Amino acid sequence: MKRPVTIKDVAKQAGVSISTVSRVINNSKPVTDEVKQKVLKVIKKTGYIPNPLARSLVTKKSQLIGVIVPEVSDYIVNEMLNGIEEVAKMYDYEILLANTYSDKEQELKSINLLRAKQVEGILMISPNIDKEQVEYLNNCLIPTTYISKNAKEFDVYTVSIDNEQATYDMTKYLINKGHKNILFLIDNDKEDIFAKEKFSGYKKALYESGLSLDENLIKYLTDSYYEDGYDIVKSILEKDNNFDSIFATSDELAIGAMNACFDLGYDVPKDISVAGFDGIKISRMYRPKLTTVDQPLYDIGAVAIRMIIKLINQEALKEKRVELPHTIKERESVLER
Amino acid sequence: MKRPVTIKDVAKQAGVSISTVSRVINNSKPVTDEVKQKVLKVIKKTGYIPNPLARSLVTKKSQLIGVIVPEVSDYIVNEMLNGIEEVAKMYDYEILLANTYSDKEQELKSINLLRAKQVEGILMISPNIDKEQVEYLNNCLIPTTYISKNAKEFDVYTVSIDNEQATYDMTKYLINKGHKNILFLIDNDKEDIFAKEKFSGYKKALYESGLSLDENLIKYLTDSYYEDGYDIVKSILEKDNNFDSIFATSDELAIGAMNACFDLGYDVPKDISVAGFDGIKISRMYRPKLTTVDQPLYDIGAVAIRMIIKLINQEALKEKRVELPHTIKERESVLER
DNA sequence: GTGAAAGCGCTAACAA
DNA sequence: TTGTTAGCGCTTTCAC
Repeated sequence: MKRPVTIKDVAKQAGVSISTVSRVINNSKPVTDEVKQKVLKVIKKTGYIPNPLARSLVTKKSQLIGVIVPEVSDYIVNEMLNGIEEVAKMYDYEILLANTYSDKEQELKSINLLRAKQVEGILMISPNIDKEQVEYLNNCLIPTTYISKNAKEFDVYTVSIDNEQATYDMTKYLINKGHKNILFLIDNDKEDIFAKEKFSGYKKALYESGLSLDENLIKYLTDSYYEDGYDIVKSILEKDNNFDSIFATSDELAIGAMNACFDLGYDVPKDISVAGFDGIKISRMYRPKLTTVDQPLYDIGAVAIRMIIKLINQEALKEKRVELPHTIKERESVLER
Repeated sequence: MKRPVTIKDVAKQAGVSISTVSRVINNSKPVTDEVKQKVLKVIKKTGYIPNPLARSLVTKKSQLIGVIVPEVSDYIVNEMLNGIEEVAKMYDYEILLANTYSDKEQELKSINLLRAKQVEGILMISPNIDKEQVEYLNNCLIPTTYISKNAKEFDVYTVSIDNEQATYDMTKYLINKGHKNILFLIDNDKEDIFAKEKFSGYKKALYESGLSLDENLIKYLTDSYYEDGYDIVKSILEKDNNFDSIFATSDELAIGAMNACFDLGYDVPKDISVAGFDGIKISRMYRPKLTTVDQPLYDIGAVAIRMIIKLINQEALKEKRVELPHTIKERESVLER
C-alpha cells in the first residue's frame, strides 16, 4: 500500500510552507492568487486528499453523526434512513450506524461507541426511550435528537407526527365509511404515552360520532411485526367476529391482520375493512392496497438530522418538538359499508 | 462542552507515564499488576475513553469499513446489511454507509469519500459494476469485495449464489408441477452475464424436460421494482395469455406480476402460478405467500464483510469467489397443474 | 501574505 | 518493567 500524499508533500512540491497549503485547502486566510494556483495545481497532480483524522484531531470536529437504530432492516427505520442520509450528505456529514435490536444495554454500548468515534451528534431511533438513557445522553453533552414513540414524555429534541390527530382522522374516516365496530390494534403497551395518544384519538372520534366504546375491541400488542397482527386477529376471528373493520396502528400489523382474515375465509375489504398506519412501501405492494395513515418517514428522518446539524452549529431552534403533517391514503382495503 | 479526559489526565492522576497507560489499555506490553490496577481504577473513575482518531492517526488503522450501496432502503440490500453489521461489530469494525442510487458518478464520489475517511476496506454493493470502477478501486490498493450481478466478469473478490443453478432449480420445479409455458421475467439487460446465467439455467431445465423454448416468453427488464413487474405482465395479459405460470427473477418483480394478474381478473395460483427469486421478507407477507428461490441474503453480507476483514488482516483467502447455497422455498403461489 | 512552531491524543521505538 | 521522545497529518497562533 503506497503511502498517501500528505500536506507536507504538497508543500514541498509547491515550494511553500504547510501552513500555506492548509490555508488554500480551507480558504481560511487570504493567499496570493499566484501561490494559490500553484498549490492547487500540485494538489490536483498528486491527488492529495486531506486526512480528516488529523484534521479532526485538532479541530475536534469529526463530521460524523451517529445514528442509533433498532434494526437497519426495519421498514420504517429504513425509509427514514433515506432522508437522514440525504440531508447528512448535503451538509458534508457522514453517518455512523449502530444496530441495537432494541436492546437497552446495546443502546448504551452504542452510545459509548459512537462517542468514542467522536461523533458530533447522535440521532437516537428507538421504539421507546427511558429516563436513564436520556439522562446519560444529556450528560454526554452531545447534541441528540430522538425519534421514538414516547419521546414526548421527555424534554428532548424530537420529531414525529401528531399521533392522536392521525388516529382520530383514520377512525373518523372509518366511521364515515359506515363502520361502527372497529377492532383497534395498538402497537404498544397500554401505559405508553404513544398508546394513550392513539387510544385517545380513537375514543374521541367514536364519541364525536355518538358511538360507544367497546373495550373488547381494543388490543394492545407489545410487538408489531406482521406475525403479531396475524396471531391476534386469527385468535379473535376463531372465537367470534364482532367487528366490521380493523384499524391497526402499524402497516405490518395491518398486513398480518389481513392475512389472518384471508386464511379464515374472510375477504378484505368485502367482509372486513382494514386500515393501517405508517405508509411503508409494502402497503402499496400488497393486494388489496392498504388504506393507511401516511407518515412522512423520509421527512421525519431528514428533519431530525437537520436539527442535529443545527444543534451542532449552535444555531437557534424554534422548538424542541417538531410535528410533521400526516395524510390519510385512501386505497383499497376499506370499503363503504 | 467539557473537555474529554485524555491519556495524559489518566497518567497524571495515576502517577505513571502516558506510555504505561497506553500499555494497559492496549495490553501491548507487560505491566506490573499493581500499576495496572491503579491505572484501571483511574480510567474507571474518570470515564476515560481512548480517542480512536488519535490512535488511528498513528496506527493508520481506522477500524472503519466503507459499504457502498445503491439504496439503504432496497429490500435486498437491507437484509444483507444485517449480516454486514453483525460481523463488522464482531470484529470491532464500524460501518460507514454511502448511498449512491446506482449512479456511477456518485459511486466514484463515494469511493473517494470513504477513502478520505480512511476506511480500511470497501464493500461495493452495486447492481452492475464496470471496468473503470474496478480498476479505480484496484488502484486505491484498498481491500474490496463486490456484491454485484456481474462481478463474475471481473477478477475480483465477490460472493453470490449460483444463479444459473438456482434458476435451473426453480424452472425444473415449475416444470415438475406441470407447467409448460413459463413466462420468464429477467431483471437485467440481455447482454449482462447475470441475465445470461439465468437464461441459461432456464433453458437447460426446459431442454432437459423436452420442452421447447418460446422466445416470446422471455422478457428482459432493466428495472426490477414491483411496478416494472406489474407493467409488463399487465401489458402482456391484455393482449393474450399464452402462459400458465410466471417465473420472475426478483421477488419484487414477482409481486408486481401477481398484482397485475389480480387486477386483470386472474387468480394466483389457480389460474396462473408465480415464482420469485430472492426470498425477501415481503415474499412471506404477501398473500398468496410467494414460492421463491431463497438467497441467503444475511449470509452473503456476512461473508462479504468477513472477506474484507481477512483481506485487511492479510489472512489467506481460499478463493476469490464464494458461492453460497440457495434453496427453493415452496409456498403458496405455485400450484400443481 | 507567509512561515515557523506548537500541539491535538495517541503509539511505538528507544533508553534506562 | 517503565519513562522519554518522536511523530502521525493537520490547524492555528504568533511572528515577520
